[in-house]
Amino acid sequence: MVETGGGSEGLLFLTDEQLRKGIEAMFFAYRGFTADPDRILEGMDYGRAHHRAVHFIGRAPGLTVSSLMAILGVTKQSLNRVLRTLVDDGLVEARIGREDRRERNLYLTDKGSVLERSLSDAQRARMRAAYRAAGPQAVQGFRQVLEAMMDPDMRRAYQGLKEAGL
Amino acid sequence: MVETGGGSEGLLFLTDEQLRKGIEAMFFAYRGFTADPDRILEGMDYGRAHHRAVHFIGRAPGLTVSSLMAILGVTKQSLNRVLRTLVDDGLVEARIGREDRRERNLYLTDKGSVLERSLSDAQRARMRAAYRAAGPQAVQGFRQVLEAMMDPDMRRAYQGLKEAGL
DNA sequence: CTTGGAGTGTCAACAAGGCTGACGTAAATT
DNA sequence: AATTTACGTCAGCCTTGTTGACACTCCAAG
Repeated sequence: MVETGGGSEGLLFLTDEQLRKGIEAMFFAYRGFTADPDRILEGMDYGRAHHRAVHFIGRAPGLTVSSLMAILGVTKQSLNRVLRTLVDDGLVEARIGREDRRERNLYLTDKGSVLERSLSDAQRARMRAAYRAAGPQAVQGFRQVLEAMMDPDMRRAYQGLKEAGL
Repeated sequence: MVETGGGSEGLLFLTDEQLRKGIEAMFFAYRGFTADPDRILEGMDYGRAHHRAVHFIGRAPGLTVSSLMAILGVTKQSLNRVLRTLVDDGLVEARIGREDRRERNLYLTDKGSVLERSLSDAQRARMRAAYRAAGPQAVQGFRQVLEAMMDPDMRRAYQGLKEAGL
């Protein structure tokens, strides 16, 4: 039984140094994570904000503006600016809600799906390479830690997307 | 022997759906990751950019402006705006290099260390909670996947920080 | 039926933090 | 002596976030 200093139960992985490495890993990895879509978007009139909107609309077709606001964690005005350009450019369609006609249900048009695809393909390719390099065991751990790191609200959104479809 | 569709060797974890979950996990987790320092910084005149600078200066005291530029992946002008306020406010000291007097070596002052500490403590607390919840095995996987996700340049910077102290 | 409130769109103004381009200066290198 | 490197800085621009205010539609409750 190997015990280590620090007054705890051998939790080597909880040293400040380990935690700091984790923090830096998040920082550098997130840069890689967004790099490919950013490259695709530069030159087009769009940015990362458009990517996020397109991603979640593609993911949960028919979701409402306020749901999307909550998921993205931005204000109505900020989201609306992005959404307007996407609608004007014919990438996103905002249909009046059938049950509650105040709501707008958001859908990708064919053109929007094409963009979503290309962004998604690039991002998945990197993710796939990372997963493949690290192996299934590591991937499971990766997901566990990330999930534990989320704010409760975001965790619900995350899990909600995986189950329901909203 | 269970084989799955897609022509590969049972790599369930590489389905598009799995990859997509990974993408969303990164997105939501990164929000949590930055949430606590952001809260501390709001109200002060500082933002996330200042946090990053202070973090890496605290991490590798004496590093040069151009090293920091490379690590953060921003331009000289952008970094300088942040750095100037930190120096003016007495959080960071920029000493003329001893060997090459063109260089500026960056250090945290006592005041700067205090801020660094409080930001770091908040962020580590969340990381620690996530690590603890997920367990050592998961943490190892987490780090493996993140490292594999980085751009090669960033991976070098990441590993360089862990060894040398750059 | 009227009224309150929710969901949405929009205008204006502003701030943080990226970017490019250009120029200056000091110090090292050739 | 000339060039290159490291850094600072001015000016201007873009994206994407923020508040505040106001209008409109429409559901729901009194």
